[in-house]
Amino acid sequence: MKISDRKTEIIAVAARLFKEKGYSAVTMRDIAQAMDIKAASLYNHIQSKQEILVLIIIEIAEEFTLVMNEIVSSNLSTLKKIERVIQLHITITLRNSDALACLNNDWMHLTDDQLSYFIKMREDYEQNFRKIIQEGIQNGQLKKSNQEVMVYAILSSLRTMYLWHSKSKGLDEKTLLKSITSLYFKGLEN
Amino acid sequence: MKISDRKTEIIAVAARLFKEKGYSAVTMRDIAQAMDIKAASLYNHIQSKQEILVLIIIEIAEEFTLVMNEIVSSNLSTLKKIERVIQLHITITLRNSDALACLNNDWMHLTDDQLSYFIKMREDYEQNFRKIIQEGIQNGQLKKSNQEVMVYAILSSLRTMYLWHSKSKGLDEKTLLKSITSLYFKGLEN
DNA sequence: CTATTAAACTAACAATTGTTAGTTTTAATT
DNA sequence: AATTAAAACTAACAATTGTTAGTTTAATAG
Repeated sequence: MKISDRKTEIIAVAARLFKEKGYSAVTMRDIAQAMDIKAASLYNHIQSKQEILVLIIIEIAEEFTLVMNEIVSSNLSTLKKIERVIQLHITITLRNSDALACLNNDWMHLTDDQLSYFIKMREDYEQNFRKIIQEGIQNGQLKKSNQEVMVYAILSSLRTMYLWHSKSKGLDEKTLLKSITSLYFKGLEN
Repeated sequence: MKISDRKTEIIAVAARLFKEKGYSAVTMRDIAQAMDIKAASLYNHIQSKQEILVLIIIEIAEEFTLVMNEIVSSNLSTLKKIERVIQLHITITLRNSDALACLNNDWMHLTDDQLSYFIKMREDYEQNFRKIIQEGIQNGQLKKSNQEVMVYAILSSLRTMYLWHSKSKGLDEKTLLKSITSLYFKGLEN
């Protein structure tokens, strides 16, 4: 079932507004005004405010899940796997930072099935990343430092890239990947 | 002017709720219920919902500003300065993670003077951290990698520590500091 | 005991919320 | 030109929002 152009437009506009003020602070009238129509007209295209949130978040969450599964079950080296995870975050951040911001800040406003579905995906994602780090420590490719700190310090940094990637100019996809991998792998110190 | 115990309590309860659902999604009735009183009773202690937000955010923002200024104008080595910044984030995260979450997610719901005051502090804070990194690159203590990536990758990771520090057990203040500094300074790679 | 103050209460307000019903306009197809 | 379908509109709804006014209870001080 193809999603109509107008619906896609609504989702994009909503994501942008949600990024700025958060899901709860954005009203249907806000979204409508940003599209130069009345709030009631939105309901010709979408079922509810909730549906917009779901469509924004779940699609991206599923993409993360899919690619992460591929990376984990590949036979790349640990460092290459981590580089692929970084690449994944960069790609999605550059393509759809609004939706990513929404996923990060508003996932708790999902309800029922969708909420537990999302939480499950997020837990699996973290568990997969933990597995990569763990393997790396065991096979000697990574330092024997605190595993959880490695996992979360890096993940939280990747997850909030949407907050700053556009602030510094001249940061194309390749430069970003090189700089970040260098930082995580070799650190700041000279 | 001393803040009454009851007012402090309201602020603490509100911060916890704001952390869970965000400022906009939490109602005065939610806060009241969490304190086993009625919403109207809150107004014996606070002036408005906005005031609660301001009190939560500004105090912490000022503390960050204050300590960061001390660090920048000290004559410590670059690495020691960075370690102090990490220490600062750890201290505040452990002491008041609710307020920190609120600062991170709900600062945009500040208004007028307070909003610009906050933004100014945040910009100064980033500029100060940037200065530390810059110095370090110039005096050879840090690698000559992309400065902005260093600044924001580390800052964003420190800022979201409240999301995970409690998840992994046995992470006391000292272990946390050692693990994080090791990760940022020397990286993952063995 | 009395007076005073702090802090709770009930009841209600005006504004805003997501959403629906019914209608008109616009665009596309026959 | 007539018909149909898509997408906008107006008007309104019930619920919820932050907040106020006025009142009662609980605690404290003289």
